[in-house]
Amino acid sequence: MPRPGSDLGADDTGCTILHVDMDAFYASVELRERPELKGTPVVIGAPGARGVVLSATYEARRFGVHSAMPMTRARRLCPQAVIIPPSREKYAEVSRGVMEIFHTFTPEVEPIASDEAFLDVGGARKRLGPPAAIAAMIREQVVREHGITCSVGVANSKFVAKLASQHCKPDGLLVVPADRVVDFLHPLPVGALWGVGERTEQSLVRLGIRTVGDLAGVPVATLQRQLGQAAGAHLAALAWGRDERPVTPHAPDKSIGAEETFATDVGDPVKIRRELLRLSERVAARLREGGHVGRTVSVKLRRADFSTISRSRTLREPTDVAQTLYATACDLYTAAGLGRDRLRLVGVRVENLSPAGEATRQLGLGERETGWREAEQAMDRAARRFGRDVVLPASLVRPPFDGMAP
DNA sequence: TCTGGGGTCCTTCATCGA
DNA sequence: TCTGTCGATGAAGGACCC
Repeated sequence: MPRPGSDLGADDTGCTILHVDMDAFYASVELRERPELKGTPVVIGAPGARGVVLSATYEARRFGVHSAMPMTRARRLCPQAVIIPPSREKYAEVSRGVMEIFHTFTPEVEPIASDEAFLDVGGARKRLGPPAAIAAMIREQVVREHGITCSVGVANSKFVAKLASQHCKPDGLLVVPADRVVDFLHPLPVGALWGVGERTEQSLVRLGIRTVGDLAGVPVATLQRQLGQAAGAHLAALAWGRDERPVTPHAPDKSIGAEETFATDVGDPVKIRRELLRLSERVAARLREGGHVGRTVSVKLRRADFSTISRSRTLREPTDVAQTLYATACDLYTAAGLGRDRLRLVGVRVENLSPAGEATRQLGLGERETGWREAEQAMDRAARRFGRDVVLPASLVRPPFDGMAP
């Protein structure tokens, strides 16, 4: 098997899919500004009580710290780590720059997160050379222009390219030749497969399936019985390296939502409704910004014990109006019958999206336009000009001092 | 130990109309 | 007219990803 960093000579015939993944992305961006922290454990995450780790340097990972871990635990595992609160705007800016680099190599770029993307470089061969050479150029350009490293997997399918980039991290490049895919896959633990999380891995291990090779030897019907029709068939195909999914540059949004965890659990329905309003405003603004309207409104309510319920309703007309989202979200919250149950998180999401331009607004007989959309569009304009939160619903305005009604 | 926020996709169950 | 079936759709929940 080719070794990371030493495989430029490997046979990349037919391997037109690249998976590019930034190494410890948020942490690397922060370290550009604080080079004195290079080589030390650094953790990116909200320092408050209820945060999780968003990114950690490889030095911090050596202590067992990893992303999505509660910050309290990360601090216990690595008390000497420097904690840096996240600056999402900064990361988004670097992400845009990196994606622009990808687009100079091929238009076939499918971003899957702010720090990773699939590229199909099949059409760039004549102009730029073989895929492995293109991967090397991308890595070099990202370091030169942004001062951060990335790892690239090169293969004949998306999921093998992704596994390859994980395999050669950090700062590596790995080509998996088409005729070596099975050799590469079968020794890997089954949890390495995309789509096998903690739960699925547990149920596979109960069946004695520990590696991808074990998985490949199990009849599809058995996997489908255990994991469901779709997941069973999908994993059986992946175990033999079969993955026909193309790189799709312009996948339309399917839903837009916002959620918030309270600093401390909240049981007061008035406060919960106020949060639903804030979230509805945020979601509606994003719908309008993206030119979407949506028909299905759902709320997510997580109790103090972490049990989560969701309720949804499909409207007669799609909307991008916060007041409509808010009214629906409140109805759903009330209908859930939680009374004064303490909640740690509430969320509002809109699904069934369609382009705003295609939506037809049908007024019922005798119904009059409420004018909320126009009011909210005016709020959008004010926000663009003077900043967010310059215009707010009265109930979201903080009182000037304690005890004063808003 | 104590679990963010933004998403996608899948499964199961209920309902409704043909 | 009644009953059973089937597909579409909606709702709820769960697993997973970064």
